[in-house]
Amino acid sequence: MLDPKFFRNDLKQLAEQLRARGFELDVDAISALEEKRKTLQVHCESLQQERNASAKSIGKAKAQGEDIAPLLAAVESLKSQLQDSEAELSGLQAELEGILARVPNIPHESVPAGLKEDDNVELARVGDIPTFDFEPKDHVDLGAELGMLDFDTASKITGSRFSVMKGPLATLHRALTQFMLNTHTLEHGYNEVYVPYMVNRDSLYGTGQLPKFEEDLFKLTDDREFYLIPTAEVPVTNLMRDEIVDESALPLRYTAHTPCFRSEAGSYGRDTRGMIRQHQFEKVELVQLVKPEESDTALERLTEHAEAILQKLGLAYRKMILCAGDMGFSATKTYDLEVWVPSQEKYREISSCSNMRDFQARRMKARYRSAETGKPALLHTLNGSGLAVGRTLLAVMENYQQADGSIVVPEVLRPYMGGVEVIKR
RNA sequence: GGAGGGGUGGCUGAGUGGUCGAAAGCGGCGGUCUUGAAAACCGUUGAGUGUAACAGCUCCCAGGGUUCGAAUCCCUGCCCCUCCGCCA
Repeated sequence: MLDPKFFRNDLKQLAEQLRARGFELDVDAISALEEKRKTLQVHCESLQQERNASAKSIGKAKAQGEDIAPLLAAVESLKSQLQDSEAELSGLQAELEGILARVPNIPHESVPAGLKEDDNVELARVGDIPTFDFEPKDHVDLGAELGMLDFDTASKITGSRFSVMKGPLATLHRALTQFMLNTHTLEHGYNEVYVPYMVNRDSLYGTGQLPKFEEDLFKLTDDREFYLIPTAEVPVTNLMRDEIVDESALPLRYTAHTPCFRSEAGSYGRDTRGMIRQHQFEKVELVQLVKPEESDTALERLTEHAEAILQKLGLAYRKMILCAGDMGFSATKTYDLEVWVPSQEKYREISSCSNMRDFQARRMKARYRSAETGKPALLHTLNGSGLAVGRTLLAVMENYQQADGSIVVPEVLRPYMGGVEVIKR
């Protein structure tokens, strides 16, 4: 949620900024509603004032044993008038709120212009792309030949876009998770948390998945209306919903390993082969809650923390900055990390690191108490994948494959693999 | 699953249908004292909206209702606690 003041004062300028990301703000509708809201609210409040004053004087008169009948008669019509105005006002506010809750965040001034993926800008390439003296296979074939990765059985058990892993490959998958968590907690100063995998609507509203992106989510059908989390960002950032933390506790850095569930409703034909795009995948998430003046540098650090994983694993990657139009709803600025995938001869997204500034914090009333002023102020929230485990597994398999179809276990993972150095049949 | 008790400011916790945005304590902030600190004492201290600043308005879990007037009474929901049963 953007600062409501933007909608009252600089509506034209705001519309300009949002157009940069391909969002058309309905300036006329909003300003008309806003105008109505203002006059109605003033009217409503003066009626309330009248009611409060007369109720008070009736109370006084009664306490002194006076006859209150004439006073009651005088306020007779007030009640229904007030009820009508309040009903109209709350209807109007709901309408306005419905519009504003669907307005995305404003791009940071350092974000490149553009509306499509092609307009994203490459900032750096890190690591050497591996060369093979044989035709490298993709992870689907590698996994199938090892007898450790099976999509057909998964679709029997559940349906398409799920996977079954077995034996050392399942262990490698777990090893990656442990390695990531240990790196972030022991070397990068994150606090590990365990959180629910189902959340309520308020939490999803807080991080911005609702009300606009319901179709991307798996919703439970019983009367509690819980949703499966699409990312740990939701439960972890919501740790601070409706909280006021002391400034001295900042910055807060959390990491969590969770499964993520996405319906992928809008991407039926894309990446149907393999582990790139699944309904269920594991991710180690990084979340930071910081003072406003620190969020720009916090995004740089957080992105480095994600990069460190790729570097330690010896995977080649590139760092992209997303153009205004390719960013997520809540983000002001996003770096994507893309890992080299040999079978596709392409870099593919493996991490997305964003600064939301106060956009989510305002929705969820996540605040800190300033030591200087003693007043509560909105936090800035950031998050990033550190990393998507399924995609990392795929990258390790393909980049570390050998001519005989075996897979060398990266040095840093061996302690988590009981010393196994090569995964083979 | 059964029975009961609760949700009040940053925290703990009082609150009679009317001068209650709300006692008290803790914590925070300012001060006195002190070389400095602690202790003690004095003062101050909810969030939002609005205003040039006041005023005004909203908020005592959420949503409805009763009433001239609701933190207080009624209904529904959510959450927490205690006891019994069941259970990994």
